[in-house]
Amino acid sequence: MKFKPPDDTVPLLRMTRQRRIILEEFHTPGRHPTPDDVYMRIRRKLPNISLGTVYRNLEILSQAKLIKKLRLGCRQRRYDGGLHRHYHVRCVKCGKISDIPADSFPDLDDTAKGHGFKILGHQLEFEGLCQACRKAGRSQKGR
Amino acid sequence: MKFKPPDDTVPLLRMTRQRRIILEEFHTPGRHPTPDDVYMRIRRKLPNISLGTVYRNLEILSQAKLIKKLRLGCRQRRYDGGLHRHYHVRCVKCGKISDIPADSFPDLDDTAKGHGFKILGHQLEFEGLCQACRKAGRSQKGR
DNA sequence: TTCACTGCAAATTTTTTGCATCGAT
DNA sequence: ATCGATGCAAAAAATTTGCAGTGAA
Repeated sequence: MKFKPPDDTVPLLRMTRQRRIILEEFHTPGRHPTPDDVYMRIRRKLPNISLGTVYRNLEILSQAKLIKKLRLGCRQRRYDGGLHRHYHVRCVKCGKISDIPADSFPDLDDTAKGHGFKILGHQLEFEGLCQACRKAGRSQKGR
Repeated sequence: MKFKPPDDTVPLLRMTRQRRIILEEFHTPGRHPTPDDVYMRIRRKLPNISLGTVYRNLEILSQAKLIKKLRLGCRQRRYDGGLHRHYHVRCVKCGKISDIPADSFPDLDDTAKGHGFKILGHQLEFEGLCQACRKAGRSQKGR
């Protein structure tokens, strides 16, 4: 219910062990983990890390443009380590998220000009059915 | 942490007083209220309505395609009564959301084909600075 | 008359935060 | 030595749900 203003006075970042290991999670391409996903995975390496630390670091890393915050059709927030311009498709059945390269798309920011806003960027998410769920649907129909 | 499967066995809808008044909120164009926004506004007309009822109805109305569920960069879920194809810009400073007509954009669903998904639709949100926040920023820089 | 819908309240889920201590620089 | 970062735990925010009673068709 409250609105948290983004503070522009970002202090210097320290590369702690926790922060480094969280960031390493994003070196594997094609993943779009939730904060909880990240928490669960890094607990192997850092058994005592707290979920709050994960949340704080993901926010800081995304402000530092090292990862990208996504807020799409799914329930939880997600983060993306992909550096290249790309979009996402989410399967409406199983929730699977895949990347779609943005090469074949025109410059959407440019197309959006002229409506009173200075355009800074955009997020585009497609909804659809993945191959697996499409197959499952077909076999059900044919029963 | 759980994943709620969408149920396809939707029963008949009854147009209750509550549901009708919630739906009326979406006849005013250009609004993108959160569930709480809707709750606050309709309490004038329905002082005893519960927030749970609002949540349930917004979900049902969006499944019935009478309104559209948005999940964008902002913290809370939002719903949109706009019938025409359009996108959104959100001001990164103040959170204001405006519509952008989709006429000048190409068929994005078509462009997204060929990556293993059957594309059903998409959501596109731009981020930017609204006129008011742009002015405020300029006067600050020049201080 | 039926059964989808409601209000209520509690439960869950997701995210944020205060604080004493720790550790990167 | 400084002060940003951490772990812990509690709080806040957002959403969902069980249930007994209500009302639309």
